Amino acid sequence: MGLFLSTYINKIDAKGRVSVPSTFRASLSNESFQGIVLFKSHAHQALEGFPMSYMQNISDRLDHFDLLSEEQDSLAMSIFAESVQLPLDGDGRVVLPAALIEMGGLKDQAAFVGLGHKFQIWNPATLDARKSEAVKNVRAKKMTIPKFEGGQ
Amino acid sequence: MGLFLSTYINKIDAKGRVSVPSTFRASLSNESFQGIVLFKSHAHQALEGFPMSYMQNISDRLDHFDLLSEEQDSLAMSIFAESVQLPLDGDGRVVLPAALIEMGGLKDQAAFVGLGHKFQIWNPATLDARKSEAVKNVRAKKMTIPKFEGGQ
DNA sequence: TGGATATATATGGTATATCATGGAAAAACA
DNA sequence: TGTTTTTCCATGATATACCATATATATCCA
Repeated sequence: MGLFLSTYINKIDAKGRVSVPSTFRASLSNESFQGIVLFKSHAHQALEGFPMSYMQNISDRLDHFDLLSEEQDSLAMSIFAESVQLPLDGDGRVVLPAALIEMGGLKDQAAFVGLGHKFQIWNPATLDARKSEAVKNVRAKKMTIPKFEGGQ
Repeated sequence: MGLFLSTYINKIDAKGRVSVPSTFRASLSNESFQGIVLFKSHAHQALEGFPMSYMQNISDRLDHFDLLSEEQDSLAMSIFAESVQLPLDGDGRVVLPAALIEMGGLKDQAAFVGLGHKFQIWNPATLDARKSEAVKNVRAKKMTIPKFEGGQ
C-alpha cells in the first residue's frame, strides 16, 4: 500500500469541494473504491481519513473484543456509523458534507496530514499547535518505534 | 538493501534541485519507488533521508500500537506529517522544497552523508563539527556496536 | 605507456504536462 | 419545475520532463 506523507493545504470551495493531494491519490491508485473514508477524530477536532481497504483492518481489530461487548458496540457505533465514503470526482476532488466540515472545525481551508497508512484533515490554524504537541509528547514519554515483530 | 556510505557534496541550484550521489542511487535501484523520503532531524539541523521501503517498514511497526491511540497518533504525526517523498528526475536529481532547505540550514550546497540504511543531508559548513563531535562521543563513552539479534 | 575515444556524472536552461481551482453545463432528485 | 448534486471544461501557477553542456572517469587501441 502506498503511504500518506507530508502536509498539504487545499481550499474548500462554496460547495464543499476540496482537492485530495495528488500524492495521496497516487497512494489510492490500487484501491478498488476510488475515494476516501472519513470520520470525526475521537481525540481531536479533526477528521480521520482512510482508504476503503483499511476499514477492513479496523473491523478485524474490533473483533479483538467480544461480540456484543460494550467496547465492540460503542467503538463500532462511533466509527462505522459515523463514517462517510467520499468518491473522487474526475478532477481528484471530494465533496465534504457540511456536517463533517463542522465536526472538523474547518472553514475555507483543509490541511491534509499524512500519517502513514492513514491521514487526518485539520483546520490549518490549529494544526501547528497539534504538531508541536505531538513532538513534545514523543520526547516527554521517550516514545520509540517498536522493533518489527513479524506477524502479518 | 544497498548501504549508503561516504560523504558527497553537491550543488543546490536556484530551483532547489540537487543531484543524489550516483552510489546512493545505485543503493536505491531495487526500490519500487525511485526516489527518497526526507524529513527534518529531531536531533540536528539536518535532514534525515530514507528509501521509501524503510518508511513502509516504520509504518508497519507503528501498527503495533492501538489504532487511534495517543502513542500511535503522536509518533505518526511527528514523523510522517513533516516528511516528503521526492522522486528522482531523469538525471538523478531531486528538488528540495524551500521549507526543507530552511529546516536543514542549507544554502547552495548539500552534503550527503551515508549512514548505512539511511543518510543525512547537511550544510557542509556545519558537518565537520558534527563529525568530530561524533567521534569524540564514541571515544569518551567507549561505544561499541551491539551484537546482532536476528530479525530480518 | 600514452593518447584518443567513449561513458557516466553533475549541472544549467527550456519546454511541456500536471495540478489545484473556479465556473458552467448536465444530470439526478424531490 | 425548482433545487441539489454531479460531471465537464477553462485557466494560471507550478512542477516535471526534456535537452544541452561540461567535467570527470573509464575503456580501448596503438
